[in-house]
Amino acid sequence: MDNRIYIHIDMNSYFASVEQQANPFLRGKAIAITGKREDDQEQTRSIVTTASIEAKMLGVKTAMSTWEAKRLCPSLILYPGDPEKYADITRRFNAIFQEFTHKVDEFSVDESFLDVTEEAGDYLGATFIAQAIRTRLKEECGERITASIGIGPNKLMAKLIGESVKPNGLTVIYPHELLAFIDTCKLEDLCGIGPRMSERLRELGLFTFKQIRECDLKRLQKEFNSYGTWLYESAHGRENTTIHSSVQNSSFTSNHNFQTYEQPKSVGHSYTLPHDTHDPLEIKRYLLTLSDKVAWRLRRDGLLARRVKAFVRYGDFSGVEQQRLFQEPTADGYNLFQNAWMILKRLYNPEQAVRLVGISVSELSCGPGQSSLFKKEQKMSSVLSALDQIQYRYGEQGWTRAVLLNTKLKSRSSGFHFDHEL
DNA sequence: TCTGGGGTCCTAGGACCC
DNA sequence: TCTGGGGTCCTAGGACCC
Repeated sequence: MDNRIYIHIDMNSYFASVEQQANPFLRGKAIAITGKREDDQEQTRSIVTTASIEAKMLGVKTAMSTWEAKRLCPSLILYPGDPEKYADITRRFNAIFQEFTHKVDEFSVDESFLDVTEEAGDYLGATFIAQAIRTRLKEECGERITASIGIGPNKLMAKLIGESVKPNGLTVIYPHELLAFIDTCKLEDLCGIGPRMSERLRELGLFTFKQIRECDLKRLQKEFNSYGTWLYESAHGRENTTIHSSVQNSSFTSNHNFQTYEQPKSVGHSYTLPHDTHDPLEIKRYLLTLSDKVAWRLRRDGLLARRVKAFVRYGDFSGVEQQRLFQEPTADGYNLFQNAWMILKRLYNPEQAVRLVGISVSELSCGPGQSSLFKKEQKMSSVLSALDQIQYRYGEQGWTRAVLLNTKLKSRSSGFHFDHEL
């Protein structure tokens, strides 16, 4: 555990760089990758997921609304993202990392941690590895896809170090330099301190890591519970999670540690409507589409869900949500939909215009199959697996429920009285 | 026609039981 | 008749991440 060496690799303007690599027309231009919205070609109700370096120089930032980004930079090219393409390239660069160490932890689609303690021997060796990774990335993925790399004694610090030199930097901080380095960082630079927390810290008169180090640990614990301990340790540059396997995913979360997990804990989809609506039928139609998407992912990954949560967000951005348990775990989209709608129709206020609809399932278990004891369910299960085959072959547009094709058609042809019964 | 979509985990308060 | 307190489970909401 002691004296380990970690490399954090963060791809620069990842989605934008991928598109610029693929399309020479986009190179050197201010572009912003947005959420993919088939029904909204103008991307009006979207945000910037990634800005190219050129766009960043003009002030375009991640999470800015496309509306605001366009206002700031009228020549900005809005480009709908392609998550599957990015995931594919992510797989490629993680395969490159595996050439250097088997202890690779995919933190997100564009960030990974590598434990190179054994392979590198010391920090100089780790620097050589980082440079070699750079070269391999360029060979495999093209010269426009670049990374910021930080090298330090644990994952949290490696990330902080890497982020200090964006874009496209390579920085090593030796253990004896660590505290001096930390003291050059702002509190909100640390992964785990967001806007709310930095505000609370400021209110307590804590503006720097040095002040947190000098603060009484008991006081921090009293104020923040276990988060206080985490703050104190972080301010000392300490964090002690490890990377075990060759295929690890981690998340840095508010339990103040890197947690590893093999299987998702929840699967959900939500959708911002092209226009706010008061029409329950419209809400139901989106809810059914989302339910089918969630169910498809469950079946694809061999999972069943025992809990479903449905939620809406209103035009004023307030929202409501509620969850319920199933008697039997399920991966059936219509079953998910029925339960989600049962929640929503009781929960949401029809007086308020709805902006977003969402569904999420949790308490996942490995399935499916054993729970389908009844003939009716077995029949439905074979229908679903036939539909899944279509979807595997033709993608998401492979099949659609009749009820979603044509409003006039639906109540008669569907046989389940979509617009009346529920 | 301002503010996406995918996640993780923690916490506080209510219900319920002994 | 009056009404404690501890433990556990559930759940809505919030904070954080990319």
